[in-house]
Amino acid sequence: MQIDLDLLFTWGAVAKKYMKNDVIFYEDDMALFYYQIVEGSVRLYNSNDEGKEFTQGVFCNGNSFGEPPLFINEIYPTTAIASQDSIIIKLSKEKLMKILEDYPSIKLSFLELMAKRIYDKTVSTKQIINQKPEHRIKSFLENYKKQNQLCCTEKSAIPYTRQEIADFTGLRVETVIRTLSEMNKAKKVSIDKHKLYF
Amino acid sequence: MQIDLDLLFTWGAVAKKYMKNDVIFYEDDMALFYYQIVEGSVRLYNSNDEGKEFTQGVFCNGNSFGEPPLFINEIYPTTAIASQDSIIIKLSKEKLMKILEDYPSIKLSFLELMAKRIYDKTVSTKQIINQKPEHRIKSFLENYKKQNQLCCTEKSAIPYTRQEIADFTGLRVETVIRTLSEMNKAKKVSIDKHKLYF
DNA sequence: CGGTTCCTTGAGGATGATCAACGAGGGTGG
DNA sequence: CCACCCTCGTTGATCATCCTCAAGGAACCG
Repeated sequence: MQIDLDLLFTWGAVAKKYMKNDVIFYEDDMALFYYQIVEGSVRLYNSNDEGKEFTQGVFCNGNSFGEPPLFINEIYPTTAIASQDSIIIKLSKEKLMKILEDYPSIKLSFLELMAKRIYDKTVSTKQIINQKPEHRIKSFLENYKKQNQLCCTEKSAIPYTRQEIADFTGLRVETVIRTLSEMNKAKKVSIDKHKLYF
Repeated sequence: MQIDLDLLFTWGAVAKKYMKNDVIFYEDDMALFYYQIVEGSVRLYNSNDEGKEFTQGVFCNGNSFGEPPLFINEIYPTTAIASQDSIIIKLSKEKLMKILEDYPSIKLSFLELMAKRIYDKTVSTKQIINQKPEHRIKSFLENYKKQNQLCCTEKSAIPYTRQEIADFTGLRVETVIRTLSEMNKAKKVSIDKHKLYF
């Protein structure tokens, strides 16, 4: 959870509904608003010349997203789309800055949040760079469970398609599928009726 | 430049000398200190099982490094070594936090710094993932010039060995060399007596 | 059912990694 | 000044791996 909703509304924030696949901002847009998810989820991604996508992050209930460029007056390095129907609160950059000035504890939370994001990015870069597909996929799955605070000892269903896993790991669908089959044989994951469990 | 030196010393910071290749902290160490470079430079990197290294960042004069884990009570995701003989200021985490409380403007600078780092990491992940060697190297070179505020229209010497470029880009030395030769032929870089200009 | 999305498999090819060997340059000490 | 060493750069051959392309099957939903 980020900023208190009442506080946000007091400062003039508005909630907006986005349908699945609606774009919230485009890569290279100037960052002008603070966004916080009330309901639903948002995916930040890049796509390269050949249309291949790479998912930089997924955010849901209560999370804010796309804040870093706000603080440094930059354009967005990724595109944000709603990955489900979502309700998202929008507040202008100027007002967010005023809130931060008025509430030092919020400023500190943001600092911690940014620190956490850097930490996570450092770790995930470490995993992705120069590692084998199985390693990348395993990191992705572990990370998913950690983020959702699921018990690590018990298997749970992974709510992502093979293509989505490919976009997260920078691999191709077929590679993900083949790697997952091997991991299944080696009992590192289980697959039941094409559904993936880890 | 980060925190004022006088202020740091007032709060009990100490300056320490590190020789080239001295380790400042190891991956998985608990983060207990704030580090700020007075002179020299520091490289943060990971190495995988086969000893291949990936450089996550290089910091020099006046920069601080390794802060994110401090704010979230985490272990270091990278190892830090002095890439030249360096003088580095060290301050305990607790005292840093006190400084942040006392000086809201410093807290804000940190927030901006963290935001900048995330932004840079997002951009560099975008470049590295699923891109051709030439693309990765070009991004690295452009990034180097930008960071050092060098004129982008004029060629300047790149102070990195082929191996260092490989560690930054996650490629192998030989691949870097072959790609650079091609880029040289295509006049995208110039090479004179093995020295690289961009 | 019919359509859509997702999953799966196989064959073939491109590309970066690996291994091995050698060349170039720069610094040091005799 | 030269011989040596050490680091860095370079090249070629071969290999492993992931990507690409093409095709078809399974699951789900109206």
